[in-house]
Amino acid sequence: MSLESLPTRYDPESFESSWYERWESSGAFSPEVPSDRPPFCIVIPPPNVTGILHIGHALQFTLQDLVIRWRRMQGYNALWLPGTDHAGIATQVMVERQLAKEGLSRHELGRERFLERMWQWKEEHKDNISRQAKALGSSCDWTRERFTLDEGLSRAVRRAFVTLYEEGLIYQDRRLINWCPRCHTAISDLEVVHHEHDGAMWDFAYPLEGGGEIVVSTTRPETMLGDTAIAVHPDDPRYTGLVGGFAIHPFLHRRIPIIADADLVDPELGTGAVKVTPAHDPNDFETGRRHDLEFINILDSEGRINAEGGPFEGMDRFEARKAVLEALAEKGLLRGEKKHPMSIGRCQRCDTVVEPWLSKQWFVRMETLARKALQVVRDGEIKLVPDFWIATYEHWLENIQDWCISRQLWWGHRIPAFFCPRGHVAVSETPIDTCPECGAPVEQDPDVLDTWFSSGLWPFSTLGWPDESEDFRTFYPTSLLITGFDILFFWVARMIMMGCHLAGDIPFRTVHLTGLVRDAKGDKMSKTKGNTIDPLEMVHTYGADAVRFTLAALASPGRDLPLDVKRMEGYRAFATKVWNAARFVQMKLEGDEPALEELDLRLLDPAERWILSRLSRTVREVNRAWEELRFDEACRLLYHFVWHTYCDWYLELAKGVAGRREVRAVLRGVLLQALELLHPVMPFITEEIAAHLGHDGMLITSRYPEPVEAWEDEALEAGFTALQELIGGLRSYRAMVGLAPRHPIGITLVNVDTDRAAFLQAHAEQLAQLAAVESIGTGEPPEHSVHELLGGMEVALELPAGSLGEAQIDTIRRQIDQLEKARISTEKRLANEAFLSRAPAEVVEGARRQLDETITRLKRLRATIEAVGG
RNA sequence: AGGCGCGUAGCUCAGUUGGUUAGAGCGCAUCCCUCACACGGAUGAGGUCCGCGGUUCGAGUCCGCGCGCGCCUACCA
Repeated sequence: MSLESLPTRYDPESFESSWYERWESSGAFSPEVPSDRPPFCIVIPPPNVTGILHIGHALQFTLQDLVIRWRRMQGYNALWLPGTDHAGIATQVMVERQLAKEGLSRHELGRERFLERMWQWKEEHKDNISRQAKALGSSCDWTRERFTLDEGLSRAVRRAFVTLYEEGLIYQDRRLINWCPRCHTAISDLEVVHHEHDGAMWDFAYPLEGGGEIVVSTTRPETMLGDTAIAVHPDDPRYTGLVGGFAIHPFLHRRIPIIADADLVDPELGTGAVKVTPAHDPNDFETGRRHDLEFINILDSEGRINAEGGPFEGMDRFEARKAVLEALAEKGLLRGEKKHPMSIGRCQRCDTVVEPWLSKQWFVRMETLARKALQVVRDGEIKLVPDFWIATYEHWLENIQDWCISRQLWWGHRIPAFFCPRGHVAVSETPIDTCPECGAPVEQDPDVLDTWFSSGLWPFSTLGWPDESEDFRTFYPTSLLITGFDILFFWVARMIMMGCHLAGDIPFRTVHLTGLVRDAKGDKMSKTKGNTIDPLEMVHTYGADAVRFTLAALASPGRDLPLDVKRMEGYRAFATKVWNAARFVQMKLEGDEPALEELDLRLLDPAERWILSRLSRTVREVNRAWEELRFDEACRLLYHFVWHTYCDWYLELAKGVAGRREVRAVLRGVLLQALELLHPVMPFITEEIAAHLGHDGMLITSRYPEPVEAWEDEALEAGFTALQELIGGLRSYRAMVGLAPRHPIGITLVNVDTDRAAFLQAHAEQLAQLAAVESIGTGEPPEHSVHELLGGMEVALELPAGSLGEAQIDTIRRQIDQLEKARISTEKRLANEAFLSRAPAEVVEGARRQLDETITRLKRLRATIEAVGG
């Protein structure tokens, strides 16, 4: 067997894309349907179809790919289903901006032509995301790629809407909604972002009909144009005579009733009298309903004062605020102004201040949906990871409001509701022309649905629902969802509600909520701050494997990820390390190495059996870590095994004996398993190396390693730990006394357990190689030797006399101080009657042993100073 | 205002059911270009585990209070 040798330099760009093509064209990304193998399915959180990949996506893609590759290698019938979202407002805003540059508005263009532009834009950008996903190595099944506006998914949306409508869970109502005057659409409560803001509160007086005045406070003076009542507390003695009377509007001259309302008014606050604007404030809206007040809408869709505002008509709402205050002052009605910190709601998409606005919209009734969604999480049917999110999830669902789902946009799923001139409403999955009730011609509702409505169906609509498709039967409920905690309500909760209600089962069994990727200083990344990190640039500079490993290693549960490119450099160094180790192994191979399973353990030397034992334990722990979604831990384990166990120790131990066939087989076999273990995180480099080592088939379809109990040998590992500690101790000792690393030294093991001593003596060659030990004896130590406790063993070292300088003696003295402290604390513990009687026997025994060791060690250190010091 | 999370080495973070001399990576210092690797090797320095109190033979770990930071939810005119 002659294999092409690995290039000297690790150059990820030279092989990454070709591996991706090989995987994809081999069909490895597609599951078998039907299949006898257990299913494992992840649906991707669909990115904006015209968006570009940011580092947060890179994190989620990495973790999803990692789990999918691992499960696929474990033999699951794995499907990672990719796709994109039409992202209603966000995308429409982009195209509208583009139009604005041409001096056009969507209204000038008309709905049909505007939508053509939208689709054109979508076509131009739709490959961005998939291209970037591929660069990261994402093993999605592209043959199943979906887009929320595809025919199939649109059908699912219509079915969902009609079903919910027929069940009375979707209804139309005229009420206060959040209106964005810039986007010209209603938005849901979740799409309003609240920020603290230095506002002000003004007091002004309403003249009373029979003379006198009543003073009210407000943070929004312009809304007084829509006031239709003044409310006081029924028990407030200051106002008892006034209830039932009227005030006169100073600008509009209408009579305003004074009412008593215990729910709205807190007599302790301000003057205890409140202006009521039912059409522009949620609390006042409720009050208006309770008291059957007039609802006067004073704003148009642009946020300007309409004809109801009399002299203020045509003014923008903020202009009107100033003008109203000035006019009040002019009339001598303004009574005061004070600072008032308040939170103000803005549109998530465009940052415009949102207006509570009266309009007719479609809503989803949340009560029953939420109850079920709560239950499946409480019962553990759906697991949230980390589980502290359960409390947040519950709190939100318990206080949930009905969801406004209609949007006055064009880019999206048109609401399948039809109106006839007589006021009948018909809802239908297929287009209709005439009213089913009266036969009159109908018009379809011009509005579209909230994007999250279709996203809420994603886990089943992508699998073919409402059809009982093979994919749906095979993969629903899906296995795992990995997404950011920031869309727990927007998306996760809604999928759970919709899935349970419409698809007949939970949408996924486990939800892993990732943290936010931040910059090296822990600041949030943002384009305006200019601290964003472009994942593709990272892939280009460090290689996709290093990027993936970094993100996975940083992904501690429930924490944000402070991303420092230093970290990425470190993991590229790790990739280079793997590469170089492989080059070394490859150089030693002769082509006749049997697989690990074919080796007779009894014919192997301890070093080989040791690395196999370490490997098996690592395999066990890595599998457990993946199982628990502890990506950080798995990465740590892999890093440590490959670098600090395999490279630092095993390769060094094997160097002298690598000519032997068994040793070569172990060198190769362990490396191959390490590559398999690493493959889910570092798919490219592992494939490249494995191919050069003559691995049979691609890693992507190989079997993921499983622990081999027969390889595990605790006693042997203890022996190696002793050997390592002896070598480390000797090196450390040399450094301390200033003895050159290669200066030969003789050692004698004093009072060391016979088996252990024999084991160490059997490794004389390795001791010579790694610690320049020229002789290793047992029994009586030679005269003038220095005694040390290395690896828990008493070792006599033959050192040149007088080799300790002041600095070295200082070091020893510091160690003595430290040990003295330990000795005193242990003695104290052992003198404590309560400790002896209550602590478990093995703990007490451990303390005794420790004390003995400490005392011996102290003795040796002092002897050392005597023997070789000064 | 309520809820949640965090506070461990210079930096970023681990730390399993409480077990006693608290770990990793990076950074730093000293030495070494030893025939896989200087994106490397060897060795080392560095911590009152935010503070106070409690439970316990024993607390980074459990409980209470406080301080600081972050996030989420909320219609305080």
